[in-house]
Amino acid sequence: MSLRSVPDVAVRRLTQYYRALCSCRDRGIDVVSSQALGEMLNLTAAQIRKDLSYFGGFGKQGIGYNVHALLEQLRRILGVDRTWPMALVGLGNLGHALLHYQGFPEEGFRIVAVFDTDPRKVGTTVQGLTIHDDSEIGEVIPRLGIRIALLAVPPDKAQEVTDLLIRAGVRAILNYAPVTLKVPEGVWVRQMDPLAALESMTYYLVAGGERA
Amino acid sequence: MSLRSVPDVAVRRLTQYYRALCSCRDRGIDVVSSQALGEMLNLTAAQIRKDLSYFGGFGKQGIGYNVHALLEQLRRILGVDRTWPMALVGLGNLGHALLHYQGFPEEGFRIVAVFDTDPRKVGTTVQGLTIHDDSEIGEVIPRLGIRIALLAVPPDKAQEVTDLLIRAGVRAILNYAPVTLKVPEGVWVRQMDPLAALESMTYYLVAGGERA
DNA sequence: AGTTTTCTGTCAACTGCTTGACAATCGTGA
DNA sequence: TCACGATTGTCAAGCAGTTGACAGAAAACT
Repeated sequence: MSLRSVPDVAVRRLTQYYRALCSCRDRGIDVVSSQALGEMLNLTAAQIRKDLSYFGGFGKQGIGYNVHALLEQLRRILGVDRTWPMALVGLGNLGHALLHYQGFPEEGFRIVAVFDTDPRKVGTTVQGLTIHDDSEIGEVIPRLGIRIALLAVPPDKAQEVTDLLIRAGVRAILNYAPVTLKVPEGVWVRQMDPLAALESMTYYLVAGGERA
Repeated sequence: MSLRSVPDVAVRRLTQYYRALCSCRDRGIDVVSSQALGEMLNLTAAQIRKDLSYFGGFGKQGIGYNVHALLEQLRRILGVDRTWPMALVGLGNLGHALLHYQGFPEEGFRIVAVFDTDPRKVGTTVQGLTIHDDSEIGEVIPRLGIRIALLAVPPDKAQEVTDLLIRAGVRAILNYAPVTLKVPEGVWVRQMDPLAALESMTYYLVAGGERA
């Protein structure tokens, strides 16, 4: 079903389609065309039909896509039709914000283990979770069957923690550290770097009038 | 100098080069080859040379790139050789975390105006900044010459606030709301959506062994 | 029942990014 | 001073993703 050869950009767009369809559902829309979806997301209709066709023919000619049915399919394809236990490593400002972020549990992502190295924090409790030392990663992660980690540690610790996580069974890392992680085949990393995002925009602001 | 025709992917990689070079500088490295940079960032050497060549020949044949000189150039190109005043809209959990994020001021991004709609917050002070009501966007933003905004409002308010920001002169938006914003030509948006990032990884976790 | 309209799925053309290859250049050491 | 090893900048080829176009199918309308 989900062969390789689906370009990664298409997979990322799938998440956009998922959001847009949720919005349609909440507004009571039952059927939506690729055209309409495209207008919501600033994409061409052809793009959307192509992306969806990687996974099967979900639409009806002359009609469009059934919002409810397509949502089901996307939930299955993206794997959001289940609960994902996650580990959070690093309990600084950012770590705390992530721990309290409502969006994660709402979509089935649950932080079930928290790690930090600060001896003043280790052993104490946040949100009902005992804070573990990083050295316990190797024991706790496999025990809880965790395959996803949120990485919110200082840049200089990021690679070392990553190695521990991967050895413990983690296969997907949401990396908030401004560092390019080295990971083996089969491990997925997404970078969440607000500064990189800002700097890629200031480039255009400096370029100024020259438009794009 | 910075013509269009530079692909956006290349601009985004420029921010990676900038980080990698900072790291080189901090480790006392004076000269670096495209090969070495590529190994740090998991990119091909040809890719890096091509990207840099969009902006001029910064390297020396047989030698490589002078770390200090290239950093200067990148700072200029990316526009991080100055201070950028920013507006923060939305003071929830996330907004507070952004307000306290050290990384922004360290790289010259300074939050100089804060907006929210909660009447209990408006008029009070955080981090030495008076919280304004969203309705004051049109007055405050032009007065402070702000061209960058951090958007941390609920999804249903995002577009409406965006329209206000743009009318006030904002040209770059770091959007934390899981919503595709409609913006005119010449306005730049970067999406910061941890759920989208997670879901684009769970796709591969579900696909399972099939690798990529 | 037939005609028109709408909209999907897919093919092929197109566009744009990435990569390999190589001449040109620089420093080093004989 | 000359040869050698290293490394850039760039060209052209290759690859991948996007887009336009159209046949086929479904409903709506007449």
